[in-house]
Amino acid sequence: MHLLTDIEQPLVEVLASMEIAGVRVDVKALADYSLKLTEHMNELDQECHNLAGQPFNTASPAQVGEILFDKLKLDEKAKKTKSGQYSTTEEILLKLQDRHPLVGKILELRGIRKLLSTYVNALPALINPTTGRIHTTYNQTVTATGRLSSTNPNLQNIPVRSDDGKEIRRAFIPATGNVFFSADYSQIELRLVADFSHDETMMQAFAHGDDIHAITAAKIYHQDLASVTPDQRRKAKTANFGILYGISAFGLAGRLNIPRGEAKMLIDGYFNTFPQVRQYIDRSVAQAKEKGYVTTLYGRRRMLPDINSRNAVVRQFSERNAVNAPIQGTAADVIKIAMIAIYRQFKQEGLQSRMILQVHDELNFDVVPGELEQVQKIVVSEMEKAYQGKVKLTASHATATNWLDAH
DNA sequence: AACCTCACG
DNA sequence: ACGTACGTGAGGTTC
Repeated sequence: MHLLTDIEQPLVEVLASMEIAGVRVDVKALADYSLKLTEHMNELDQECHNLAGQPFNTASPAQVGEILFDKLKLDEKAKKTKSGQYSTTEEILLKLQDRHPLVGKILELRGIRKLLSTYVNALPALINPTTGRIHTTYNQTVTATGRLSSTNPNLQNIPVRSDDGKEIRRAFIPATGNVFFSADYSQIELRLVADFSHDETMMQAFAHGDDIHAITAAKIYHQDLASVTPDQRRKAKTANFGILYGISAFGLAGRLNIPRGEAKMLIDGYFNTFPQVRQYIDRSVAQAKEKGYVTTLYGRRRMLPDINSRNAVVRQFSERNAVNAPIQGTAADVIKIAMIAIYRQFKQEGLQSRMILQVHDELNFDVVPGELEQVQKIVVSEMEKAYQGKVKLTASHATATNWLDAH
């Protein structure tokens, strides 16, 4: 069993080596994409002014709110933020999309502006002129759970979900002549829940190597796996994530956009299916209330001073933290153990390939082609060896010419 | 510097 | 009756 000190101290050197190695980006591709996106953004900006019947700053949430709610009256009881202005988040705008063509344009514009300002235009400026690469800083002492964070730039939130976002991730490339290798844990947090709770049903699902969200749906809805609909699977998947975050019927209902009653039935069905998961969650909260903190498998503590607060809102927030922190934190510990083992093994075998990026459950490498087989073997086996519980961890991997396609 | 919004796991 | 998913970092607006 590892001690926390066997992780944190050696990791300092590992992180330093990753920062020094850095990552290469295709500047030409980003520059071309910047031109294209900027043109599109300017068109959208003009269209927004036309649709609003007046010029306004589309980048100002306050002005967007005034146009949508004061001028166009799209929602009589529009939600306000705590500072008193209209809230215009993506979630709210999506629900108003059918009421006026301006709403969709604002959403489209915001998406493009975000990618341009935060990534496409910002990243080239952070290329080190000496190395020609981007060198992030990994912080080991920032998060409450034991995760790393990444700053200047943050390389743990590079876009991947939208089509435009994918183009940005595609611009992350290996050194000339090298290949990009990526490996990530499959469902690490849910697997830890299965192991911590010893829930028979969940452990079996993972042992069988099945689609965990589909299995969950089949059990909750009492159906055959084959007859699970995409919508049932989606709901089960959201419920699974909810468990990791300390679920509530209200929160789940909001996420799924379903009535609270249905959310409650979903949760009841979930805990009927996985009874030991509920017991595990209860144990986490009980431990927090008794000791004032919770711990990861390796002893990392999260202090929870508000766990016995008389203020229900404050207390329940702590209770969700009590559930989430051991799960998220143990996953963080596990990948750190793997990173140290991989670093040492690379060194021992004299490899020139480099570990360059960590994104919570994923590791990325700039690999000399002749070393690919060795790298693959070391990375996957050390990631899977890093945690030896009843439920095994698995790591999937891929090799490509860029970060996007290495998934 | 606070606030809002949104990118990721 | 209350307000509710967990963890981050960064850019733009506003004051």
